Amino acid sequence: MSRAKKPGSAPARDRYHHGDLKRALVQAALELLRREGVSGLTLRGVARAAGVSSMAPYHHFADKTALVAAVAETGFDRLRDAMQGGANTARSPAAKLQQTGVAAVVFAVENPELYRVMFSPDLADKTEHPSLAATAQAAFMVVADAVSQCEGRGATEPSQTRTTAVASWAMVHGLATLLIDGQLGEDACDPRQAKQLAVATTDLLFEGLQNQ
Amino acid sequence: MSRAKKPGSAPARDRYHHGDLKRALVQAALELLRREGVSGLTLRGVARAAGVSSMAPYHHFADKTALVAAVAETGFDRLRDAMQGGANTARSPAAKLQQTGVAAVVFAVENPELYRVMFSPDLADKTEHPSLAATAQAAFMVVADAVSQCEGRGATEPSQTRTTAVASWAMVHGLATLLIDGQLGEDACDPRQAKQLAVATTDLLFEGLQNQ
DNA sequence: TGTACATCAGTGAACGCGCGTTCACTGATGTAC
DNA sequence: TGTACATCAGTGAACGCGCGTTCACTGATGTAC
Repeated sequence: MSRAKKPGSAPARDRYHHGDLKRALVQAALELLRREGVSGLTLRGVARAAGVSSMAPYHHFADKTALVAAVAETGFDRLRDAMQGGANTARSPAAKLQQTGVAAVVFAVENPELYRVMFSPDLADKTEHPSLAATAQAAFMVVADAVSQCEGRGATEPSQTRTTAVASWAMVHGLATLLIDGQLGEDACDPRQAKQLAVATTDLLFEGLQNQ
Repeated sequence: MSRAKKPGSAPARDRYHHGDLKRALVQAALELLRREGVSGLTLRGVARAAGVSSMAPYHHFADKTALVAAVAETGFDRLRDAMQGGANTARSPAAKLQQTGVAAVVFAVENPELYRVMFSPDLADKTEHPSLAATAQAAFMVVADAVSQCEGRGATEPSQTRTTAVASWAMVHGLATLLIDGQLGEDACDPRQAKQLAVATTDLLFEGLQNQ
């Protein structure tokens, strides 16, 4: 890169060489996605939104799917941050686990279109997108870590920890997708209500875990 | 209708008037969906598969979304049957609830594309498709009924029952979508493995409920 | 039983659209000498 | 410091595709008389 020789040089957008088009494209895609939804997320649309020709993205992404994968990866980064942030507000291990899940649900209802892209079947084959797979795994690990802290000093088997993590993740992800797909009514998508529902439902699982 | 005057008359497909094209279109759509996936489910493709002109479906469905909604509705019908079938294999109320959930997960991994259409965001606005909404609700009620049988004679509040039903449904739906979207690895989609995983994860929730 | 006619359920050509992608190109940049 | 040149990062026109949908139509069917 090393594009700008002087710190005060003209903004990149005025130049023929953009300087950081790859990042700019992902940003434009995120905004477009929020505004137009998944079906509006097209290569041409993203290029248009970034103020660049339809062909410019091909210098940074092999094809449309590669761009979408980059968008999804940003989403998993943000989800991990959100969950980590949720975990940090809690004291006890059990509360940490619950707050991790609640944060994920809130993230989903606040970014429904992004959340859908993150779990899009088009990206299901993770061997095609190793970087995306790693980032998604890192997000899941926030849950897994919270679970293992809960099970703490008890000499539980590793496979049991994994199952508990999957169960926790499944409930949270299931609630998130039911909410954003309108299966629990339109009102439920309000972040406040969604949060309450997330607390109520995860209580059943997480208190159950404590009593185990 | 009353198409065939004689029981032994020629098959409908040879006639100008099909006789039962609406049903035939939904069947063709289900097969096409299974074969080509969600992106292959097009109006023209369905008409082609049913051996009829592109315009014929418009005599039975207002537009493409209406046909997709009919497909989704069939899916919810089958899901309800599958869950009911699962419930019937069990004796205790708790086992009934668990088997209901396990059956849903198995249904999803066996019909991933259909499952995706059923929960497609394009159909999220349920006020547009009241019949679909009712059928989806009927499927959910299998879970809700199983939950209320579990809570049985205990004088639990109705709102608690609703929360438990949502939590159960969320975990099962979450596990199903994680599986079919490849978030738990490709192998996990094998029905046998998926079933085991469904049993293991729901154990955590449903045993928790019993001990409540 | 025949017949006129309204209605139903199909056809087939065509339209406009936006898509992902190809192709050949050109302007800008960095570097070796 | 200048300059030649390879390379990088953009342009813009065009292609072919399949889509959902419109339009005007026609064949088949059911019914009233």
